[in-house]
Amino acid sequence: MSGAPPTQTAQGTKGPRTWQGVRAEVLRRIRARDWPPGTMIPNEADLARELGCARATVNRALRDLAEAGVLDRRRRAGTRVAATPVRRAVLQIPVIRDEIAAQGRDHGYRLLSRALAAPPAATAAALALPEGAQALHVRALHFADAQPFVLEDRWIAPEAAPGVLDADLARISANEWLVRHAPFASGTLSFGAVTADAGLAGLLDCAPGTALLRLDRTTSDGARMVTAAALTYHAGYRLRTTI
Amino acid sequence: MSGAPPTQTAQGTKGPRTWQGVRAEVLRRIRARDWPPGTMIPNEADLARELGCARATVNRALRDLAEAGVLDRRRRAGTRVAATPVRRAVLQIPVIRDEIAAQGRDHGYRLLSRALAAPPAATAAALALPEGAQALHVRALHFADAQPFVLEDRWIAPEAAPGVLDADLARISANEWLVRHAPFASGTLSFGAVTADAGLAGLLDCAPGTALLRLDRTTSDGARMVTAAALTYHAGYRLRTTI
DNA sequence: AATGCGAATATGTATAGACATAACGACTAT
DNA sequence: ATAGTCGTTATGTCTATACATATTCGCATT
Repeated sequence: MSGAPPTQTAQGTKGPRTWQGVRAEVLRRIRARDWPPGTMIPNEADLARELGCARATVNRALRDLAEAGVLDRRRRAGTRVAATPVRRAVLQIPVIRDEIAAQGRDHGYRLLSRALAAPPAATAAALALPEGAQALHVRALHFADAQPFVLEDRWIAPEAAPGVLDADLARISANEWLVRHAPFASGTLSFGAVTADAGLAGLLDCAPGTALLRLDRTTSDGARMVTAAALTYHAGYRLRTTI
Repeated sequence: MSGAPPTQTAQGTKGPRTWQGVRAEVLRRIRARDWPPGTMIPNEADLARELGCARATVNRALRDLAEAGVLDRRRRAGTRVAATPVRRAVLQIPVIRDEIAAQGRDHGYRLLSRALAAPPAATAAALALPEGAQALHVRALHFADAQPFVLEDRWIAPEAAPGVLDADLARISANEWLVRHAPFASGTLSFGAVTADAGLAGLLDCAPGTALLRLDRTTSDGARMVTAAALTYHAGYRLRTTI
């Protein structure tokens, strides 16, 4: 339910004086419609008194539920059950090699092309590059047990990733190099579907016209844009998560 | 950076004695490669002493970074910078009506079919229905400003959603009815791409063969499976998030 | 060497108390 | 009426302290 699976335990297994217990009790009341959507719930101090625990414990529980989108909290205004429950699902975005290894399959990798070039306008804008500036363009294919898994098409701003021009991207994927050398960047992510043209179909070993999942990602190190990548997955690939 | 946008503030704007300040400082050291991936970082007590704050404050900051996938924490073993950074992206899954309204467009809705029937084997399994049991099958189309937005194809287990058989699903979408009457359920979510066949193309107003994003969702109220839904979005739809 | 056990240790969590901060609402001055 | 002020209130956060719990490590025993 929360955005933090690591702290998640089976609901109700914890005593009521733990924050997980308080969370379970509040969630129970919401699901039992004691507190229907839109309702104001008692304030932290009252709940703490009622449940026989400290206010900080109630705060921890309610904060967790608010992060999950179950509650709306505002200072002074109090806490209410979300009327329009925008649920939050946490996607795990692993390094491609790790994702494949986690399935118990062998990761293979082939660099298709590597060149300095002026990116298309949309990419240049995404990387905040000046007019006519060049960037490193890398195309590579990742394999799982010799089957094509995902096509990586990436532009990298060289000044924002010092050393990348000297990296041996035939041996280590740009995905992995960046993770090691510019870790923990922030950015945007978007999903869509694309139709395989002849080129894509050949690379990903599917029929032309097949629908493929595509993930576009931009990455910034907090100050500068580092890279913009398009990942096109093999036919049938599904991205899974729990809510 | 973290999985909890609500608690997010501009990094570095908070003083160093707040948990956000501690988080910013730790993140700075990681990005500056003072603490490269895999490194053990000082324990909470030492960090608290160094930064001049209480251990609880450091704990709050490090817990947040662990939830974001930046740190790995284990009791007794200590805290280390994640070697293989599995980043967590938070997807916001709004009610369809709200998603369209948030774009400033008008939400339209048309019920295509509604019938009690025995679901296909895969769906029956997903809903944990006994052999041959019937479920409510609803197909409906959502519009944004009269343009087809998403096709909702849903099976609902009637015993798990009391009252649904009497609901006027021509007026209120099953999506919304469920949100109101069985709120805050948990479940699974998966994304994929599908090719528009003639039927889909007609409904979603695109050419046959177009690649479409599809979201499959199962929902449980904690005890029983309530519904399994497939949402097929219009051509060009993109699901966006930040990381 | 392998095994089992207990001590040490880092994180996880609960608590009481305090102050910070945002925002609602009433009251006041224009 | 309207705008500004200020007290009240609920959440947000920090602190110090204590105890819980999971692991790891070293030591002793087999």
